[in-house]
Amino acid sequence: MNANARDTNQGAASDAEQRQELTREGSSPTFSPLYQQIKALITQSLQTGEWRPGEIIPSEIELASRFKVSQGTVRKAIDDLAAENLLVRRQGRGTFVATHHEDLVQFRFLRLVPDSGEQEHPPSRLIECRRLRAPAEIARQLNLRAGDSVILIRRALDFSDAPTVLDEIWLPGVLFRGLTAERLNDYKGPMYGLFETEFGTRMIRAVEKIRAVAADEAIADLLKVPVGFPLLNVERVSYTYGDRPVEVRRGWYVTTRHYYENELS
Amino acid sequence: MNANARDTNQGAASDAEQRQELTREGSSPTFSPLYQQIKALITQSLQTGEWRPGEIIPSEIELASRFKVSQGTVRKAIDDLAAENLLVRRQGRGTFVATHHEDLVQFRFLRLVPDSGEQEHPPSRLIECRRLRAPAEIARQLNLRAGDSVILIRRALDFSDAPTVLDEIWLPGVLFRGLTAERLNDYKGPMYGLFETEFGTRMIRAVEKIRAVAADEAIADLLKVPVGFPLLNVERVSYTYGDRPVEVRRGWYVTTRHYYENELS
DNA sequence: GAGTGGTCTAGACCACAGC
DNA sequence: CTGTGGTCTAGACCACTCT
Repeated sequence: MNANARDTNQGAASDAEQRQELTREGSSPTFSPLYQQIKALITQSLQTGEWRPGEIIPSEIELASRFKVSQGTVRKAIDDLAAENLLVRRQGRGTFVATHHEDLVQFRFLRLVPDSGEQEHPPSRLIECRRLRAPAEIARQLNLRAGDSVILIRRALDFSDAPTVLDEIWLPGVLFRGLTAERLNDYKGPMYGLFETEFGTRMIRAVEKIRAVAADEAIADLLKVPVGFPLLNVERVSYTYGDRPVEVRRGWYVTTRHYYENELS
Repeated sequence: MNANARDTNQGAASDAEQRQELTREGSSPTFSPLYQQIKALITQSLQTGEWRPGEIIPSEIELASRFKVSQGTVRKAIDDLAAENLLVRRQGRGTFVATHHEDLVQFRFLRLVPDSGEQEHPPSRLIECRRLRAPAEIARQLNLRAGDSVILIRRALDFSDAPTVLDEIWLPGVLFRGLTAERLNDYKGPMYGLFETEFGTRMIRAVEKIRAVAADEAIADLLKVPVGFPLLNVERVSYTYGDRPVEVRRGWYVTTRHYYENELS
């Protein structure tokens, strides 16, 4: 439904368009529930930036009248989007666009936990940040052409002053034009917060492939462990709206005083 | 609410009891929504075995009249339980109790994936199965007293004929009375299926702590890798109804041709 | 008190599976 | 055709937050 290129139009005018696209029940072949269509419309407004991370979105009643459906249908759409962590409901206050400027969200994407004690925000130490042509493997994972411009960031995370994580972060050059070492160093807060606020790219979900590997010389040196030391190797691909891959991240974790936590449910 | 010891009573008689326990809205302090109370009642029926894994549960309309609430309220309760993977909805057929005798469920608990190709069901090779007194650490994790009877199972999983996983599985002796090497060997199907069918203990969720470690001599021998080889070490605690821990599992994975897959969302 | 999300109800109709 | 879950509506009332 409604795969038009709507770009940046928003407000009452575009709502009228949207309304006309809605197909009610009863059109049996290729049937799509109303609330799914509402979900798509809301997602579009998130994607185009009509409502930005951290901001409040219109109330259920307002959205219901805008889309010409009942409040219950809007409610179901929002429930789904909240379950997908795109929106956050706050009783008595309203519904907000999820943002990476929040502890809970950050720890969804940083699963390394100290053996004893609570989660912490390890300081990030930048090693390098430069543009280059995408190697074939990275290009494939980011859905780019080999040779397209990409940005490579290398950094270390120091938990309790001990280097614990080494990250190699690959980003599409086009989306992150203007990202420099200074911008990274000056920014206070989580990197995904920077990406969402300064570059309009929000990471929604990610898939990680985890292995145990032996430290090679370069990595051992940076992590201050012996060559051959067992490390957790985490390869992450992150996706934004529409399941478009926008980050490849390769991490090496020292797991002597930390562990990677995962819940199966 | 309703923390009575109901044990095995079921049917119309117990429903009457249940009904009387329900508190409607408006009792402001310690307010609990009706659908939460319905959730708890349904969970009880799962726990006591009124409806067993794989079986169909009564229709929404039937449950609504049994609990004297509207169908919508039952629906919300079931929606929640389905989201928690305790129930499975099948349109046009009914709602069923989730079971481990299903591929999809099994792969929720086995996250090791071959580099190329689809998920497979690796054959399990039993190494030993014996009863002993719980070491302090295991007792703590299983909420037992040190010295209580526990069962220790050790086994290997052979992916494509190469030993890939070594597991050390600790279970409370009381719950798994009668579990022997023969029972394990004779049983066709997933181990959690055996546990749920033969011992009435259903694993609902689990938490894993993952590290990279070097293979010691004993493990290296069994996995046919050199001593010191980097392995994924996975420590799992599994929980049944009421978040009671009922299994500790320590695994060592060879990740040269497989990886542990995890989705962050 | 006003506004928001959260709960609960009753009823209508649709899509799907199985007889 | 019947019964199941799935969608949608309209309306009432409650709990929470902020002014």
